[in-house]
Amino acid sequence: MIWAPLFQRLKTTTGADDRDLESLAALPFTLRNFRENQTVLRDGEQPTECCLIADGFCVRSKTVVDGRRQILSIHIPGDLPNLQNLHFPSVDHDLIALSDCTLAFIAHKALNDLIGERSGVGDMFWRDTLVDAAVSREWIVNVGQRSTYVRLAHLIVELRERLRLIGRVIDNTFEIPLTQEQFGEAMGVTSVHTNRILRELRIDGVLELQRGTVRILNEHKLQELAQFDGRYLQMSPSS
Amino acid sequence: MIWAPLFQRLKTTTGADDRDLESLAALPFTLRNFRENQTVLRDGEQPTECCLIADGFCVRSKTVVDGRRQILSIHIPGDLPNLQNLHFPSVDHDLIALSDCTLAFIAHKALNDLIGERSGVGDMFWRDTLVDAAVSREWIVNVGQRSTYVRLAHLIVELRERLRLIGRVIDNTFEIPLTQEQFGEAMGVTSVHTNRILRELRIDGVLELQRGTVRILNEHKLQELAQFDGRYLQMSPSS
DNA sequence: TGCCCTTCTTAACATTTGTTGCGTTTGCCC
DNA sequence: GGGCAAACGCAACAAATGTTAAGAAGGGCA
Repeated sequence: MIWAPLFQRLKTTTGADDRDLESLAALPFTLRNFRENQTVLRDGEQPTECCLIADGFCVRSKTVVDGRRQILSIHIPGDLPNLQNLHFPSVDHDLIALSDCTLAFIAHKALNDLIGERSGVGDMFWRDTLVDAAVSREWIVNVGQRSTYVRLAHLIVELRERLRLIGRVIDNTFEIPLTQEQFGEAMGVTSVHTNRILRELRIDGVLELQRGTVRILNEHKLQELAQFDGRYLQMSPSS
Repeated sequence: MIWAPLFQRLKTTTGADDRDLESLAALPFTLRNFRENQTVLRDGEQPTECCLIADGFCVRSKTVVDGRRQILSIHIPGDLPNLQNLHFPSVDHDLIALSDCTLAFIAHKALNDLIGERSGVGDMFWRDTLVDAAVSREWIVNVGQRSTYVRLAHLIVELRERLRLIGRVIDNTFEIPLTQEQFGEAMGVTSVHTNRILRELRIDGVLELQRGTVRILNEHKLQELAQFDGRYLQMSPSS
């Protein structure tokens, strides 16, 4: 059931109406598989569908002139990484599959028709893009102000909270299938430096990363380090 | 007429419907003045109104535990910096007046009622928050991947394009009333380093910054440096 | 005018991060 | 099982950026 992670998230962040969700689930979609490193959407493209990540991980990224690449966001099952194309024809970044992925494509027309009928669906989607924006703002803080050591801890806690919501965290262990180079691209540092910082985190007994599997070694130390304030994820309906 | 810059922007980015704009202009609002450095919204607050910047500059910012501050976005007349509170009760950052400011506050209720009546207004606002999100993503790239020298050039070109749209650029000169420390906070570097980079830009004959007034010395050099691709601002309706 | 505060400016030095290079490990495919 | 490519690990050195400190310049106000 491809809708489960999205519905889980929408219910948590917005207390979604069940009939709105049912109407969403009734929409036609096309499943497409992507392989690791395959480009889903290219900068400048004008998609006519929105995609829902049914399985796997994707990232948004931008490449600057000298070839350096910045990862803008990490997307997990249940995410709708190009909802903005309901309003703007072109994507202004790349969307790339990090792992083998299954994506459900839903036509803009079908979505727009549904939004026209049920304004609650439009509100849910608007909220979803607002959370996406809040995550981007937190990333600006992460890259701009936190030391690489803390930055990596914060990034990993953010991902853990989002993965926990869709049931992907077991025994303090979870998958974030990025290479060290890709973690570096998310943090604005090189792979060499990412390696240095990971070593420190391992030696300090905070956490361990092995080929995309994160294991928390000391929850208390991690919390103290990351100083994670998850309000921006809007995971508790009261916020 | 407080609506002019907003309408100018909405027309350019979305080809707004005139009747939607008229209905907006008919909404009741309260004008409030803020002084330089005064906090408009504090992290955690639950505003019941959205604000429109009628005059002056504001910034969103977040402060991390060790006291360092990151500026998340710079807002100019015509911006609606807390539109997201139509959907989420709390702000997750501070909103601070950089200069003496005049803000128009519009009640959420009035806005929501209007959106209920005229879905085009809701669409415009949704689009506006999407552009805001696109700007945040570009800032992640700026802070993460560009050298401080290029980063400052890029930031200034972005602001120039946005200011130009509302008629605030004259003869390659315009106001961005940030101190060097605040420019640093927007770029994730210290004021000392900002000063170093500004000196280089001045010596290289690219641009000059004096107490918040920017003067472009060599447009060609600036363009070549910043490699500014303004598509993310959605200023041409065709994008 | 003179005082005071903020901002700007610069230098010397410390720390972080990037660059280059190379050896090791891992996973995949024949 | 052997070979290959990608990812990991690490060290030496270079470059960018932070820290600290101090003086200069500017603006507001008595």
